[in-house]
Amino acid sequence: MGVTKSDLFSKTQNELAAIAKVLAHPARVAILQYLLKSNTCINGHLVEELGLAQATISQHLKELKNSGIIQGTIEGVSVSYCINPGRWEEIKGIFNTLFESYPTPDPNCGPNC
Amino acid sequence: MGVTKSDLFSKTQNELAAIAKVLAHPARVAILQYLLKSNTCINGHLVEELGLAQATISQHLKELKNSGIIQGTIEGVSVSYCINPGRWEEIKGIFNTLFESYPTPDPNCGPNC
DNA sequence: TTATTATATTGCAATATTACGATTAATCAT
DNA sequence: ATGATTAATCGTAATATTGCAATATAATAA
Repeated sequence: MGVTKSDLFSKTQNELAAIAKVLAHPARVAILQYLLKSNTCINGHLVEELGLAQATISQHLKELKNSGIIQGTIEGVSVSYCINPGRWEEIKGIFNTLFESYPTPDPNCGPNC
Repeated sequence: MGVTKSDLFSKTQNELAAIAKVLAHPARVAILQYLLKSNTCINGHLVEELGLAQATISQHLKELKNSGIIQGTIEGVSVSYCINPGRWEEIKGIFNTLFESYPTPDPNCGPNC
């Protein structure tokens, strides 16, 4: 079918999957990494930087914005995007919760550990 | 088009996006959470637990296995799946690297911080 | 061997995603 | 107002994903 049966899953599971989906495209990862380095960016810079069409970048920015990871403010004729610190921490926490719920293997531990 | 231009992006970016894509479905998140709780599971249990068809669960397990996050061993007539500890740490590290590269806001800091 | 049980694979329909050209909207400079 | 610049939206084509019934495969039991 191509439609996810989200009613079968918990809110947390759907939320985590939704955030992961936003990160599930290299262009959006690239945009975030660019933002992490440069603090801000505008659509036009990303078009040059990434080599995708203007409309495509705009679409990816929209998805990042919808998820709350980034925010944009009108800066004259262009729009300046930056990371949303609060949401960033939130998402970091969501992933941490998942990854921390599995015990890190202790290399000093014997076979009975 | 519907095809991702992966040649435009770095190996790291494509890798992170690929892992995120595996986590980008609530059924796969649910399977991982089930494994985190129970240590092992078999297809049949998940079919009951999640309410998806056997073929569908099998497909999700295949994707998780392909990404290396889980591994399956034949246990008589069924297959016992568990988390791959090494790969888990690896993936945890990849996400941590991303999330740690943005400074956590310090609440003790004034407006000029 | 023949059932039985459990999982994987195949084939297909429905839906989602990706990418981009064309158009629209909004701001600024003249 | 007019033109230039930038970004968002629309429409569309190509491809990917999701879900399941049906079938195939593999291991064990009788």
